[in-house]
Amino acid sequence: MPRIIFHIDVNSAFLSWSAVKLVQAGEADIRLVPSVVSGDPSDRRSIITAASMPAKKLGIKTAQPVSMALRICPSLVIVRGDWAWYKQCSQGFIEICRSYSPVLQQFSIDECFIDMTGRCEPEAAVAVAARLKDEVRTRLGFTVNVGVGSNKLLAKMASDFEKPDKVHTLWESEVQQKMWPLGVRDLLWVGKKTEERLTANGIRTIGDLARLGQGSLRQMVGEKFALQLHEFANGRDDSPVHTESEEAKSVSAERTFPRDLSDPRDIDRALFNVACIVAHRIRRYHFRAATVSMFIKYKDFSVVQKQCQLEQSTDVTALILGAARRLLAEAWDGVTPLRQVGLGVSKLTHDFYEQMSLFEDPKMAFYRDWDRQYDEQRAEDARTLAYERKA
DNA sequence: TCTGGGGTCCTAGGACCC
DNA sequence: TCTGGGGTCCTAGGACCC
Repeated sequence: MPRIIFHIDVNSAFLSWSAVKLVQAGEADIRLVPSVVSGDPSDRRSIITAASMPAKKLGIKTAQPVSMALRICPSLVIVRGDWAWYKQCSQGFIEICRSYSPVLQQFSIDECFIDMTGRCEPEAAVAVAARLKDEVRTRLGFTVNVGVGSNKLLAKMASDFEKPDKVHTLWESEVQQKMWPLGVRDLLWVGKKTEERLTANGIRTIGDLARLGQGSLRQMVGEKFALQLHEFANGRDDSPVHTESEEAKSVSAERTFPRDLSDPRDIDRALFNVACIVAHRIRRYHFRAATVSMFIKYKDFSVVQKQCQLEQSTDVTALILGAARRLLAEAWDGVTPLRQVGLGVSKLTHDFYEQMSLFEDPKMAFYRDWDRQYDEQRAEDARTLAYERKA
């Protein structure tokens, strides 16, 4: 039986979702004017998280600095992101998709795959996809693109064709006509660097890539990636729609300063803050971590990362922070200004076996108590926020 | 114009063990 | 005294995704 996969992608997700909220409050629809979602616009380091179609037509793009977008369009409407609302919108969208097929893989907050194999005939797939798209628009007030194909890659590529509020197909029989003329950069997993490497070798379109022998491709991008690219360029992908959500393998947090900082006290304060966030997050999901990594970014964007193994897995803020401080001392001269500091943990387990030492540090009880109070405060903050929203 | 924040996977070299 | 080959783990860095 031929597979039928849908990829559903919310058009300019964060911007659409903010627009829905404003429209519900009786305000103008920001989707109809040049507008963006961003962080604090007064912070010169803020970048754009999502842009409306009219903004995109002016050349404003995601990940662009807000200051640059304002220069392009001084009347640009800027709204702040609202994560709690976005999560609500995402859930509503996923629920509708799931009602079409329970074989659903959430790919990100605003994208998912569903496996429609056996749930509709290939001839009916476009009509079913259009119904799904219209149902989301009618019930939730925002638009999506649906890509229909015989595997996940083709469905994802198809959903990226003309936007918004469209259904496109990309069956295997259409690969040559619809996919091969596209530039290599349009292929999934081909980013800036890979594009540069390929075009330097005269490979410009996905078709060029598909016809290329694997031997020469291997020399350009390495063995594993060459194999993958060759399959993708030919429209082949047999990966299943994963219904199980995978557990996180790492958790990290980072802070970019409004201006570069070189005072060790400032850097340590930031490290403390991100350690609190990371440790809190792993405790919430009942993880412990065996590896701690610390990274710093200089003003030229170069990054230095250091990691170390802990003697024992932990979720205690003070122990994670302690390791990060040692790594920072090794990595940083204490003088050169830093743009950003970050902290991550990995080698996560749910293994709560704990080796009780007869000589356990008496400070441990204090550390745990501190963490417990921190977690309670965070939970309280969340409840207050939820209450204020309802009011 | 001057570039956020949170993830995943791959590669390559070195250490260490058998 | 000098030599091998394989496996695993760790580290650092890079590329990509949304």
